Amino acid sequence: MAQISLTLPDGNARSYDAGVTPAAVAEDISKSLAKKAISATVNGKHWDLQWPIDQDSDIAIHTLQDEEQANELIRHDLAHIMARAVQEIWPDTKVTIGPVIKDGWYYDFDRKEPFTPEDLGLIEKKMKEIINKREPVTTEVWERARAVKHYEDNNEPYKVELIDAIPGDEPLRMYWHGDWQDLCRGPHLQHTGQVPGDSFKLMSIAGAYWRGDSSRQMLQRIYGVAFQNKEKLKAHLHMLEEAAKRDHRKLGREMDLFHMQEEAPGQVFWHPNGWTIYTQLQDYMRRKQRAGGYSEINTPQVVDRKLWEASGHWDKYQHHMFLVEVDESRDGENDDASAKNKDQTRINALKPMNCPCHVQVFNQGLKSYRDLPLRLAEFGSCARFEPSGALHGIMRVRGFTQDDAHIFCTEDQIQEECARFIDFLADVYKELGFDDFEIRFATRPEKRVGTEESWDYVENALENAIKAVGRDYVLEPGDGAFYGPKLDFYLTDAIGRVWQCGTFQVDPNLPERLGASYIAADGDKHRPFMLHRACLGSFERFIGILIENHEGKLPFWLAPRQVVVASITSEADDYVHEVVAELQAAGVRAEADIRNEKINYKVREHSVGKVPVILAVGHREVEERTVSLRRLGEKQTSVQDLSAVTKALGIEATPPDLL
RNA sequence: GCUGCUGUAGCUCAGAGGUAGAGCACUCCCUUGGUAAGGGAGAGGUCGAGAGUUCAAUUCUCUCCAGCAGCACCA
Repeated sequence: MAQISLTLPDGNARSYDAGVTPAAVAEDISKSLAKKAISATVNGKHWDLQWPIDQDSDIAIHTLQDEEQANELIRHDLAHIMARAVQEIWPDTKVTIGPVIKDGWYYDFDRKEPFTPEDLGLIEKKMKEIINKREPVTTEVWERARAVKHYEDNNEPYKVELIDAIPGDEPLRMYWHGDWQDLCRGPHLQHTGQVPGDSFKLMSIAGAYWRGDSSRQMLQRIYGVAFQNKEKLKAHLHMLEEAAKRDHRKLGREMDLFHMQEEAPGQVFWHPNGWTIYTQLQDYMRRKQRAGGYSEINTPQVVDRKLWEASGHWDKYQHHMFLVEVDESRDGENDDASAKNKDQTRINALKPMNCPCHVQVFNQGLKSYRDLPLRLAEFGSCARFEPSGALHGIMRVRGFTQDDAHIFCTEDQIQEECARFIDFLADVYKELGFDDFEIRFATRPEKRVGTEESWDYVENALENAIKAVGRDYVLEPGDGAFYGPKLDFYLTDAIGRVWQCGTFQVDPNLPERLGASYIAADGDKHRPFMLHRACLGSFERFIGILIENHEGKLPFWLAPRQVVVASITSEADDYVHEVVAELQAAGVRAEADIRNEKINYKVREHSVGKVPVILAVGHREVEERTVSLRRLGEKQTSVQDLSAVTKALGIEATPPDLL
């Protein structure tokens, strides 16, 4: 038999018969390793201990200590174990797929009866029994026809469909632990007992479409999380609790920022506190955009369908638009809505986006090449009839305002405008507390309009722009819009979640459809390009992100109530008002709290309310004209002169662009 | 939109076929207290909406609305 040489991570090579398995190699190294081993990496590929090796290779044997491999195998085998547990408890359940995902796995089942939260406990218990049986995992490669027949005989139609979808030349690997069988490419643990039985948890039940297709069967999905050990599971569950504390819906209520109610689903009722954040942010963006060479405009909300038909949105997005039927015969005088005259009814749509209106502004009057690039910005209030299931607090809403702008320019201005925008956006993100962001560059999709030359040119322009400002990007081939490539900008929040906020899209299509043109230097009419761009996306969503990122403890300049001045004794009330007045004169949003409560009570309440600074004043402060300053999240206080504090807080309250 | 769950006081939640309860918040009184809840009293609810079953429905059934989780969607 031919010999092969296997090189271990320490550089030592050993010689084996071809076809040796990692299990045998581990056994050869040491008995204890053989017992602890869970899998191997062979020439960079994750390898089952039972799979033969035919050629000279680098090999590393893994144990539960190797986090990446351990997590994958534990989660993977738990998916199978859970599927078996479910089928043992409810034998009529059909199995489908169960992949490993971040932090755990899921498995989709087809069963008539819905799973209940109590069922999760039952399943978990059964899973632990299976783990304790320590049954060996075995796999075999089967012929396709045999596997299909097997699943047909066992009434598992989803598996048959899966096999049909696997390319013909790939071997089908069958998996067993005990008598229970599944289709799976592996690799796997040696036996079920290698799964740490105390470091997984079933989390939730949810619906999911078969193969992700909303026209197909709805299955029941069970999610689980699993880790190498109990401590890591605990840490994960703790992290989930921490994330829940940041929920903007909860903080929005606690901080009295906004509310929503069923008469206006997906739309925000902003309260004074929340609207303060909103207007601060909007004022900030307005100043930045003005400085950045944009002209601010404002366009109508209710626009005749003709414009949407012309722009192409009617065809594609009609069902996602709020429509308004207007009976022109009423002419504002006839209050009887039932008297609607069909012939004179016009259909309007609430604008779901601003771009067609911006082209209308561009189209007024003749434009010269000297007017370009023309940067039109609007805090555009849009309405989209989002599917009910998509709504989520103020993050995904039906009524929102974008920090939108469209740049009309010539082809050879695209690169410059793109570079300019990236710098602009980087500056804004930095000032808003997000030092870093990722650029994803989406290029031409399969279905597209325009010539190859023009795609080449525009894609190059974007790529050169990114390079010109010295940034990296992630390429997303084929993800561009049908009319042009785009850049999306992602920022990472304090707990590692990634949010797409900014965007930059090149669009030669809409100017064409809506007949935009300018007179070029040659005296002829030309089509401008249109660049769609936004930094924050929508104010609603971005404020949601800010709230969650800061856990409600917003930067001072954005905090709705920046300072509360609290009296310790009612004899200090007059002084409290004096302090508040001075702070307000210095541009600080300050409030008085002279309620008949102890200072402990006031401190607690305003801490819970995320007020960044509490100034407490009692007899001493009144006499010395000082304040006792306490910052949110800190325990210690410091007594300082009123004038010094007023000055310092006045500076702190200044938006970053005005410092 | 789909699957499942939920909807009771401002908030968080308990409850039961015979028209409701707690804690916090709120109002008033006592207390003037030095940095995360001082004490007492009071007020507050067509139990998401509509229909059905029943002598009787907030409780059971159905429909609708909204919310939550996930899926699908996200110009």
